[in-house]
Amino acid sequence: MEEKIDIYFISKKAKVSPATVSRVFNRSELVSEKTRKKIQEVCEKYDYKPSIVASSMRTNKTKYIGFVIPNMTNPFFFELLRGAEEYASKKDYYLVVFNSENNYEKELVFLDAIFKRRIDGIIISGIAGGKKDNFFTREILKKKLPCVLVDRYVEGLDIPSVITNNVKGGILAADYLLKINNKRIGIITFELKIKIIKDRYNGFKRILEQNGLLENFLIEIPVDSKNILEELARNRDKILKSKVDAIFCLSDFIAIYLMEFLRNSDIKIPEDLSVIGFDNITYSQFVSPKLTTIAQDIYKMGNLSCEMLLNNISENNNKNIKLKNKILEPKLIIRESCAVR
Amino acid sequence: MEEKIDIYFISKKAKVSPATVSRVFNRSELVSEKTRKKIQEVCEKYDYKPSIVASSMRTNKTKYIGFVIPNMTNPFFFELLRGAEEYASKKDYYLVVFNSENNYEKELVFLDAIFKRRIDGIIISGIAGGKKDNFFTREILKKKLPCVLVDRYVEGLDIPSVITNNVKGGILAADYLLKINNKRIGIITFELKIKIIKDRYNGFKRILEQNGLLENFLIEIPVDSKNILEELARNRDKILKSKVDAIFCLSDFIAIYLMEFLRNSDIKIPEDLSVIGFDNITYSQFVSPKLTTIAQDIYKMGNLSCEMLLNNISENNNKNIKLKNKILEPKLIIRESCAVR
DNA sequence: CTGTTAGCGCCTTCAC
DNA sequence: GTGAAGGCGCTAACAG
Repeated sequence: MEEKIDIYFISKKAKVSPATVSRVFNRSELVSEKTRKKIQEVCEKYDYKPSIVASSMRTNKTKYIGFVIPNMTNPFFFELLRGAEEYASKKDYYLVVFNSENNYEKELVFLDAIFKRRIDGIIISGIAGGKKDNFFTREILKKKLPCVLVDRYVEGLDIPSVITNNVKGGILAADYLLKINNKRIGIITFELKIKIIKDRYNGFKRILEQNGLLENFLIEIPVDSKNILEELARNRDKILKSKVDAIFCLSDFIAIYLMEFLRNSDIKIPEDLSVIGFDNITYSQFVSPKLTTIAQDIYKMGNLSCEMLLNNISENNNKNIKLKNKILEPKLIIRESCAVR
Repeated sequence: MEEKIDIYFISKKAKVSPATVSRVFNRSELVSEKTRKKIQEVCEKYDYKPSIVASSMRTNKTKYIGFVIPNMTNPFFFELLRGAEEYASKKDYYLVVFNSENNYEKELVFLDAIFKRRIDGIIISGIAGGKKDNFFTREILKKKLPCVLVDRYVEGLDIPSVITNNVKGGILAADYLLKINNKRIGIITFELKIKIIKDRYNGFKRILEQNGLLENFLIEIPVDSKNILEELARNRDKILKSKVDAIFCLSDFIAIYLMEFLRNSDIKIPEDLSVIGFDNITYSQFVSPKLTTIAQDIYKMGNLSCEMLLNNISENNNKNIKLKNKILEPKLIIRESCAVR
């Protein structure tokens, strides 16, 4: 029978108490250099790795952060995840992935898994929410699980979030289109119940309004992110007959599908029709024509969300500092998909 | 002082023993329906969620799987992750993300984190490996941590893997180019030390050889996945002067950068130059011209890798069935980036 | 600076 | 079908 290598084993070999061994890993400043070195040598020799599982029992900290994704098909979320992971792993926290694919049932399962696992906090980059509005976030709040929203926010709920100024993003898009004299406007929308999406829409529309061009707002096509191409095809006539100059897409993901659709329909971008997107995902620069878009700093949003969450987790102990939201600035990226008229 | 809600609390309220409560969650077939219902009601009432952390201590199972990614910039890995997550979460396992960005130091840190966290197994979609070749995998083997490689394999080591037949993929690419009479050939390579990449290369080259066209293998440009565009630019003259008909890229990720580079250099695809890729990532269909490529079923690879890992984890107990590798078939996807000459 | 001790919340025997 | 009890590996509190 092999002897198990735990903290007692190490403490015996090093001729110290288990508490001292523990201190070496947690509060090593309390241990004299001499004994610390000795203990480290013994640990090395037996390849001892203290169990975080066991320490979680005592400390009530698992060093895990949940990362909830609504749709792993959109690389936008991968970039968000990348930003968060990079910050977390630096601090010895690691991310657990929960991909709901916008499925409410799955979210309920995740909620259960998250609580059972005693995860220290979660970052939410999108939830379906289901019939009961915001059930997910309400549960999180009820249980006082530290939480940060990225690229999402919920009004009236006390959950910090990291977002881009989406209203301003919409404004930038509209301003630009008008400036280059694209005045017959269409828009492809999706999930307008999501506030950040609605904000883009509102910002955009506001500019048309201010310029008395609301009657030039000719088509508005809602799309479901699962069957974008089909829904565009269903609206083919509407799009072709509208004779719009430009179409604003509420995300690059959708813009790229729209470009594909237009190409298949022999409509030339930007000669026949300008397209402008939102997000600036990596691939927007690779489609052709290169997509003009409103950029968010996606990586930074992910990174910041994790930073905020970890700050909250540690501040929870001396509940003093109030969480703040972070709002990043959007930026117009002019590439090739919009024409001056 | 709030009473803590643990298994004892529930057992008292339900007037049963803690053992019975535990059984309801784990081996509920051993509990009579009547007591089970009663216990469930009490759990519901107090919103009790048994701690997986505590159960991990007893069972030595954390229900976590590590997912090691070499590069979160390539959406290929997101698709792999998606496939694995989907399988895992169905079985109440969850994935912990370790993104090394091909950094050997980070991998060492991860190795430590993985062992300390007593994660049940890991899926590796790529590692740097560092100076000591395969240090990472050797450590994993030494500690007998269940492990599966996806889109990677290591010869001579007893680690199961899920891959596509990459040699065959290379063959398909070469066959196709020759068939459409593209006979002056170039290739953009990267990380040839990775076996699956080298296999693609070898399969491709073998066909040229068999057709006595090896002297038509005109340029071979190695590229570092971090600065693809710059490295292509550095080789601009070489590419332009070679007058090749077609370039084979060992991944779509690279092919897309190459297309971008060629576009910037006013070389028309496919009229002046055919491009063929490998992987069939989502965006290959959105670039224009649409990329002709050798497809791997990425999602399925991720899914399968997780299935294999979980099978191994449970079979470990009654160490009987030997792990097998899975080799999926590649498929030529003809789109628009290769011209008949 | 170091040691002793008592749990953290659960599950697995082993009884009954 | 159910209960009693010990222990998984660690750390916090207290004592020295």
